[in-house]
Amino acid sequence: MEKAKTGTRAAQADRSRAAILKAAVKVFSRQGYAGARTEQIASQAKCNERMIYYYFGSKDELFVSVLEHIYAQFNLAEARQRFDLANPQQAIRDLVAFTWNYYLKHPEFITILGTENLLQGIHARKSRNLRALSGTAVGMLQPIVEAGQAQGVFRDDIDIRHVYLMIASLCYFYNSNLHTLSCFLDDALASPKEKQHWLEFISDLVLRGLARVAEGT
Amino acid sequence: MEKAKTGTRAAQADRSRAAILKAAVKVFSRQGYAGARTEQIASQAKCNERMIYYYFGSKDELFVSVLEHIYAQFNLAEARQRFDLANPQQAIRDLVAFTWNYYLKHPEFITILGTENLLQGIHARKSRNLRALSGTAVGMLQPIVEAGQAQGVFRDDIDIRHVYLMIASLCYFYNSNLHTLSCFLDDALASPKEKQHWLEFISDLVLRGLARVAEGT
Amino acid sequence: MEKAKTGTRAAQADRSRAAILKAAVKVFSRQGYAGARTEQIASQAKCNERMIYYYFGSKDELFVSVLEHIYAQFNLAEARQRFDLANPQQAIRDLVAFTWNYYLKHPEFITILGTENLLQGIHARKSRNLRALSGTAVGMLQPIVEAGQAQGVFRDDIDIRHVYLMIASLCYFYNSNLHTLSCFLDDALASPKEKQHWLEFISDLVLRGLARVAEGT
Amino acid sequence: MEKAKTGTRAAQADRSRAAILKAAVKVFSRQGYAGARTEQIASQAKCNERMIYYYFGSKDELFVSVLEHIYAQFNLAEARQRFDLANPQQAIRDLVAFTWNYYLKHPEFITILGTENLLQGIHARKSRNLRALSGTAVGMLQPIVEAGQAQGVFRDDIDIRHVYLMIASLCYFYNSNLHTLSCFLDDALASPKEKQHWLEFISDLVLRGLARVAEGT
DNA sequence: AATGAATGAGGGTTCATTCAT
DNA sequence: TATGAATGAACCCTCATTCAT
Repeated sequence: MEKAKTGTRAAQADRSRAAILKAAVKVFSRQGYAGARTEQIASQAKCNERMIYYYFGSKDELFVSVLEHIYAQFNLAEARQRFDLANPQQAIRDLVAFTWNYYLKHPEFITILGTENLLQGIHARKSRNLRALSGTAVGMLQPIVEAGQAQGVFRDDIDIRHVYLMIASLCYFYNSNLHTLSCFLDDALASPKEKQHWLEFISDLVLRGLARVAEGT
Repeated sequence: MEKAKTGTRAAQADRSRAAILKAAVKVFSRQGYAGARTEQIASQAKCNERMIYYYFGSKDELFVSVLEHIYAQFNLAEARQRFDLANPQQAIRDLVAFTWNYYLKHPEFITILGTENLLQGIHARKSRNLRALSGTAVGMLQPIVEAGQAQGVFRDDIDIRHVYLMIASLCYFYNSNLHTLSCFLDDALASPKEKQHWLEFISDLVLRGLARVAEGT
Repeated sequence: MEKAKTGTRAAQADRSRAAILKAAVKVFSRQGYAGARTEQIASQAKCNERMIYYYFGSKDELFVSVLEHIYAQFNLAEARQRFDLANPQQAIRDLVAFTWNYYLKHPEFITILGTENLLQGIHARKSRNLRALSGTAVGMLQPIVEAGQAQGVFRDDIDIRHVYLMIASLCYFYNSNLHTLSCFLDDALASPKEKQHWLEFISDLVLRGLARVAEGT
Repeated sequence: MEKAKTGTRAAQADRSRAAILKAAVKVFSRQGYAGARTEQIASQAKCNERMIYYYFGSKDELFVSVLEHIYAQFNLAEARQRFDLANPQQAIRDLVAFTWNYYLKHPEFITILGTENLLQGIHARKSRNLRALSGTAVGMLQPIVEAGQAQGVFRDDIDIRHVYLMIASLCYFYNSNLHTLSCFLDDALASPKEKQHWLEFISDLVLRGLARVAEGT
């Protein structure tokens, strides 16, 4: 038995730490890094502001933990997926759908990543775990693409990173930039129906991108 | 004659205003909205902090002006483009290349948009000009797509907004998320060579997406 | 006319700055560096706490200004003294009395110096003016000692710095350590009478130290 | 047997207490009272911060213990000295040398005393032991001075406290104010050679001060 | 048109200390 | 004996903004 029982002081400590982390995800997500207030994080975590420094050291280090956390959560969700390698095209559809839906249900993933990129990745660079945590993304893709190539339905001349980027771009941008897009495309963009259409469009698009022979080019 | 002479007091005022705007673009772009300091903007504009309030009213309103400014700049650049409607496929390639290169050369466009989206579009909504300013994007696309459809090389069952989103996504995400992507894909992503490869890949992809018949789906 | 009139905004600014400095001397003197509170300084100066940073930049830099100030004040007082070189022994008595009385009437001089020395001179080292400001001390002494030597009443084999240190030590320590001394010597040490006795003792002592022939050694 | 064996729990407690005291001397000495951090003291004592409160009650009471400790240490060292009453002048030289060297080797004695005096002796007043602990100082001096007077080499009209103060002043000030003195006298003041010169100068000076007949006054 | 002086609210962070085991 | 968790007060400092000229 490594973990102590629920009533333990140590367990309570874990709960406090987790509460802060959860609150931090929410607040950083909504307010950005500079806009986030440690006081707000503390009050949402129902703990003393001091505890943030007790457990995480500083706002900066807290953000690093937040980054690691959202990647870990994404990995967990991804690891639960099973893709049917016997049908690579369907597997790709499933992967696109998974990615799209994850972004849809986890807007904080988008906003935290956006925040970190605006800060030019300073926190990501500080994290030792992050590279390991985020490494799986391409890993899940690889067997699918290779299966498709083996079956002769996917192109051989393709960079796996391009496949990853293609999917990520098409899923991410729609969500990350919805607010400015709504301003001059269509407010309807935010509606479930429009989102469904977009998912269908990009699923098809990704497969076109992977298809062995591409006409009309 | 609309503009007064260079030596005029009014001209000096224009110059001050422009200097503040330029500095604001730079600072907001690097630090985000909450992270940007009015003092820094003033010092970069080589003017008194008070002038920001004199010309723009508040930090908030200054940001609105910045938003309008970067869209206006983008429109100006776009309006200078000429796309050959006789060859719709080449026109699409040119449009993708233009978009990609604009993002590449104007990172502030990406970061300001990112900032505004993290703020959930509150400034965009305040601007009266913005809708007008940003409306052109799809406008330039429409004739090209229609020309391709008329020539029978582009699909008929396509939503023009999807075409726009597809291009924007593929050009934007690579640049906006370069920092976190570098963390687990490849540092090389930032190299000119990799960027060129990506441009080729997405040009081809967009055409595949528009192609009348898509095999292997 | 270099200085503007009393009513000017600039004059008011000077007054604010001076008020802060004066309050800082008092508070640093009583509480030490770490113990001093910027809020207390501001409230004693009847100004907004922010003004400290406006005029001095930081607590640290404020302390440097305080150091420079107390030295400048001491110099001013010293410069007003006239020592009769025709009677070097009386001149020495006068100098000792002046030093002693200055310390007595300006306890902040003692405490600020004590504070700075506990901090190992970090602020003194930062000041560009300080060396210049404090240089006079030995300067006033030199002509007196030389006059005494010329008259044959003072020793020739003497280091001027030793004379300075001797006087300073004997005047300073009694005041700087009065609190702990009272604890085991005599509470009466703080009485004017005892102080007068000490002044007489050290005046005599300094002259013995300077005397050409010292018997009984 | 008063002390328990080394392995005992009580012995361990003594060691913890001593470690904290030692660390406290160091930290208070370097940072002053307000500047000293209980955390730093604990970490230097390699114990939990809580232990400070367990053994000493509060930061304040810890400082009182520190005061008592350094006086006790000084007394211990002083008690080890043997002064030759047959030669009072040499005895005085020895006493001056002992005092000077003690200050030189125990800078914390100077800084702690300085700190306490800046705090206006609030802790000293709280201590019950302190008066007893510090009373010896004059006690060692008395027999020497009386021996000198009996031999007719020392003045009869002298206040023993003045002798004490004279010696303490001349030994203390040089060390306590070295940092600011270096700023405008000479950096060389800190060199062993200069210190040796000063010791010679003040030894001679003290004897001049005690000498029965003083010419040139 | 432009600016130096001033401000109040609140920023992240640190402090000595206590609780509970 | 010893310690990890928790706290509230306050610390230095910075912010966007306004006043007064």
